[in-house]
Amino acid sequence: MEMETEVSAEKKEKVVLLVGPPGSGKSTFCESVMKSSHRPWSRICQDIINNGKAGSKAQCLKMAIESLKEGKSVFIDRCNLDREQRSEFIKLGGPHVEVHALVLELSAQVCISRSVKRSGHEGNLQGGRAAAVVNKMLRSKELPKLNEGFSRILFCYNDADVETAVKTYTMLGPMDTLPSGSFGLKNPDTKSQPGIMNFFKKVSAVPAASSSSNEATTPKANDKIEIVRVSPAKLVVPTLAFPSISTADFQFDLDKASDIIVETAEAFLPKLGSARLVLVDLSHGSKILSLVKAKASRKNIDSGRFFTFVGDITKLHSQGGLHCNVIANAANWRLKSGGGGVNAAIFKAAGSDLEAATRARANTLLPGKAVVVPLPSTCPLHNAEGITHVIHVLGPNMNPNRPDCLNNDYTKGCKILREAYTSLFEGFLSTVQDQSKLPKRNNQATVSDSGEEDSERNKKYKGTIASNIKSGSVDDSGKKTSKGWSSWALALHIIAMHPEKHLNIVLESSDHIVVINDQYPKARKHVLVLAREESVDGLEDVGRENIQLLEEMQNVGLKWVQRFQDEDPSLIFRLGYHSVPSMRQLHLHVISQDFESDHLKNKKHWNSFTTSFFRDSLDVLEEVKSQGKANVESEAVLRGELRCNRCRSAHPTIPRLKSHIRTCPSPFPHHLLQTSRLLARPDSSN
DNA sequence: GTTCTAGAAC
DNA sequence: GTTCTAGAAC
Repeated sequence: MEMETEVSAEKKEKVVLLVGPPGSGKSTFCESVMKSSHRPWSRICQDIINNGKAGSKAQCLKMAIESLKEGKSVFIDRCNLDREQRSEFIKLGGPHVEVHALVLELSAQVCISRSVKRSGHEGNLQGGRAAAVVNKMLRSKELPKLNEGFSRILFCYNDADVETAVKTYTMLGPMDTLPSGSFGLKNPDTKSQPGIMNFFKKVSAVPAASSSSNEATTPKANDKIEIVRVSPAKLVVPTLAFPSISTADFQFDLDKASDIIVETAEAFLPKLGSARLVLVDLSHGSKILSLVKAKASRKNIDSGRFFTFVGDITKLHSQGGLHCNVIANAANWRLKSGGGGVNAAIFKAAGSDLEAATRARANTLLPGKAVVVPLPSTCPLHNAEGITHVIHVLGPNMNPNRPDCLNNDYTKGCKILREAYTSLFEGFLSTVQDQSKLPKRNNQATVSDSGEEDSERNKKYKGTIASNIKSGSVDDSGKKTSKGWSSWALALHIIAMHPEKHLNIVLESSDHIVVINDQYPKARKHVLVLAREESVDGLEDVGRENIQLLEEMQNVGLKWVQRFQDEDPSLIFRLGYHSVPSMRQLHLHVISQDFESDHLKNKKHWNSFTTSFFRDSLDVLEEVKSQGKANVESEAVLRGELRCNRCRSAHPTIPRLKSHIRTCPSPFPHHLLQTSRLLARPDSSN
């Protein structure tokens, strides 16, 4: 049992964030190092990333990810002066990537004069403006701290310091590492730099920084509540972390189990693209980890794609720095929490979201089987650790005190354990495919390329063209062309037609409806009830013949509201349809009224849920019953101003609106309250 | 429907 | 310099 790190101890890429205002020498530093370093470096400079022009943070991130994939270390050459700006780059860190900060604390005077010279040269900014920029940036400066996630921070205050730092990084060969920790920090309480005020009096009339520079530097203000937001799953290599199945409480033989783990993993890796499998155990001395590690290396399995890791499976990102998007649970047959070990830990960390989501998929599990449970984006495990799915697995039991004991029958036991890992990896594979497929898979509705399924659809599809023309062809938005629907607009249709092919995202289904989580929820809870009727694509296609369907959709929607409110009675919901849906297949939105979501990004999003464009399910039903069709609002209202859904006040931008609605104390408008279109629990504060 | 990005606004 | 939106591409 060796004590080396469990992640194969090979070379680690570095991400070095340069931290300093314009003119502090960031680019010069990078260039000096890259001139003679033996390590492959990529300098990612926001000022020129866009074909020589300035670009965005997102572009820098993207390029950093690409460079890391190519095995290069990267310099992030942008100001990175506050914690927020740095945070997303820190998330690039992981088992194979270390993140450092190099802080260039040169005097403001030096920075400004260099900056003035440079911008003068380019003829853009005159001196006063460059100075103002530097000043503004220094005002909100927050020095980096180790607890942001850096493994190493180095401070430089003058040219000599910089020179030493250049040497340090130049000498850093591809296989070398630098000691972790914070180095060279001179003056932990960083009041504004001496000299900056005086200098400013000379340079420009920009008002000097108020002396309340403390907000950036008192650690407590910044450290106490930080929600770790994990970068979108797409940026992360799909990774499954799984515990050893059956070897703890179920007392399965370790040697046999490790053989099975290594063999099934080896068989699956080729199917998984670049995705990774990680066997996790809580303790350092774990026998199963060392067995698996030894056997995997004997078989020459790629240790970048299959490796072992010591840590708490519910805290792999926050504590272990390992990005995983899927974790496996060593479940019990009832799929209930409790029992200690991994099962208890995962249920505890995921909260009631996991129980509800599990319940929606299955009530029990047989030995050898696995069930994939998508985690809602509001689940703590999803938010804090980036876990999008939990896969419950049940293995064979050799413990006489537990149900279904196999009495040492290892012929059966091995077969079941093999089956368990196979089901687990297959479940993981389905999440990987689903991620890459949903947005882009083009399930052609254009030409008959094969099979009767298509020709069948073509008939219907001609029908829709006819009705489009009849209704005046209101379709410049790009979702419907004269040829048909764009591929992206078909996703719901495909799921509604074949829910059995999308088991990992379907929450519930019947002959007439399918329920899924909105892939980009616009509120804390946001599910869609899809109609399975082939030719009903939106409200405009609804008629008296669909009344039963609309009623079932309404009832199913209500049931999910109940379920969500059982978990959190403060949630308030509305049920309704978009007047003109963007995606094919009639779908009812069940959406909580907090609109607390990073996916709510623009005016159209907001207005589509909070104006008359959103047609309450009950109103639609009444209209169809009384007049045979539903009224729809014009898309023009989507371009209207941004108004609070409670007090109706107007706001200039989405971010300002969002910060208003977080705290707006007004009750909801009368028409919603009176007609009970708004679904709130009696005790919730409305 | 989302993503990406140029350019306006600050 | 950053933030934010609108519009094109998918």
